[in-house]
Amino acid sequence: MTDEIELPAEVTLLWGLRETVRRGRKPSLTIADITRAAVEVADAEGLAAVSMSRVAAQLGNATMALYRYVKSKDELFLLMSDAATGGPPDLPDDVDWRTGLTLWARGLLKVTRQHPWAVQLPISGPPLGPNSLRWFECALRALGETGLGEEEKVGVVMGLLTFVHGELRLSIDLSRSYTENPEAFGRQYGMALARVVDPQRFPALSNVIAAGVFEAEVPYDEEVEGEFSLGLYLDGVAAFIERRTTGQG
Amino acid sequence: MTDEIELPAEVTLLWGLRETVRRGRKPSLTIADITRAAVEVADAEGLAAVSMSRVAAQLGNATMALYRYVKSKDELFLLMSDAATGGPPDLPDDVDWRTGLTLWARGLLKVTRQHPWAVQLPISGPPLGPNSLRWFECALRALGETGLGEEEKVGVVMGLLTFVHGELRLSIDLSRSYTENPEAFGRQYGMALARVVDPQRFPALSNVIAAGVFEAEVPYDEEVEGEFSLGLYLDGVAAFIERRTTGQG
DNA sequence: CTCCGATGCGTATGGTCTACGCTTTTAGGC
DNA sequence: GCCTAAAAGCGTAGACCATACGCATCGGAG
Repeated sequence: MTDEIELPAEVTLLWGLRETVRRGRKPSLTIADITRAAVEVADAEGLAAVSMSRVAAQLGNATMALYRYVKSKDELFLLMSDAATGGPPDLPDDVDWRTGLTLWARGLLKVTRQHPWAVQLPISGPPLGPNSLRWFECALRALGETGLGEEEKVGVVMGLLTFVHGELRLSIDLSRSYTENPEAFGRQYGMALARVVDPQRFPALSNVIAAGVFEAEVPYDEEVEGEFSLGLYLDGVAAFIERRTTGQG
Repeated sequence: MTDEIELPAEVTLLWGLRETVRRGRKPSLTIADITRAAVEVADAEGLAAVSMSRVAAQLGNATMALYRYVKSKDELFLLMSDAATGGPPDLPDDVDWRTGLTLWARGLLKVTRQHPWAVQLPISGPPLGPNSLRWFECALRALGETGLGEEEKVGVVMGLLTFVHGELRLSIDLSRSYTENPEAFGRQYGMALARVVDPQRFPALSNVIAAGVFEAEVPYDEEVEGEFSLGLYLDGVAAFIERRTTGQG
């Protein structure tokens, strides 16, 4: 007996470990096909357009055919979530941790922005897919020579991931509402705020508005977005590594 | 003529500025009623249970009655989103910025964790609701005496908000999957990882697993969750303020 | 008291996920 | 080479959902 405990359903799905059988009709689809089709639909028409029938149509099959490959729509979402980021970049082996993590974060931001729906997926549970884990591996490797303990590395990477997730959530929201209605953004946002924000009750916010922070001529720049706070976080990491390696830990 | 440009629909909704009329039948509901009912349903049965008919039933009304108050379900989501956080805590006036922002972040984490569905709301666009803006005001105020410029303050607060959003997204996912199936978590996650992670392809990750990081006996602690990375970020902010005020900016 | 206009809401339409069972196809065993 | 079990393909149907439309009902303004 192989004495292997049963793997969670998500894992067997994401890693293609569902038992492949011999007898019976040959499958005409693969999980990869279905995932790709779903991603295409989401890219082209948004997450709301991803219905089982729409994805099936994309593949030229009937709706119910998909359920032979995927137990529920949630499983499809899980697959999409791992597919959205693809694999991590190849960092040079001798890259210093800060450059490595900067490239990592920028890279993850960039690829995810190409599939903005990924942020809206209703996923629960820790990352288990092959791509997620490759990203994780990549970041851990960048911290390889810092002298941090394993748990500390995980903490740093989780923090960075946290940051990227939050940044995506906020910036994708903004960019969507910007691309949906460019004129109504920026200036008009500032004006709406100004109309609604009572200087008595919101003195600090009023100062900000008065300083024209929300009326920037440059409306939205993905490249720059988040660089500032990313830098702050990495400064904190640097200080931590310093503290940790000068023995004051 | 009052020369007032028209406010965006979201603003009039969130701030209760929809024109109140005189003639005709009296409304039996208020937007606040509807929002409260929706929040109750979401708290009790999850976001998926929030349907127009379910919310109407909660109020003892028919489904279509809600549409006299709210143009679409998305508008209801918008209201829920602003309601989820409530107002910010009252920070002492003389609190130093770091204590203030720490309390702020912890507070925002705490209240949002009491309405975990808030993270899943499909919202796009910048925050405009009264509660969101009060939180923003609160954080800006904590940075009042740091000597930072208005734009820099906004940057710092946005970064912190980014961090909180990301933290919520990750930790709520974890806690949900934990509470759904406590036994399957922690140890089993580690074991599943170990089974699937090839040491050849995932050396760094394998090290982490081997070090037992994922088998912690303490399975999940909301209070502590995120403190580590929050500290790192605030260290970065501290360094920035230092740099900025010692004139090296 | 009358009447305009807003609210309450029943009905209907077109969409969703997915359980079930039937038909078609295929590979293994004989 | 045939038979059969097992799997894929998928049509149908049930239970929801958001919401457009139209009508009855109610209440303040005149």
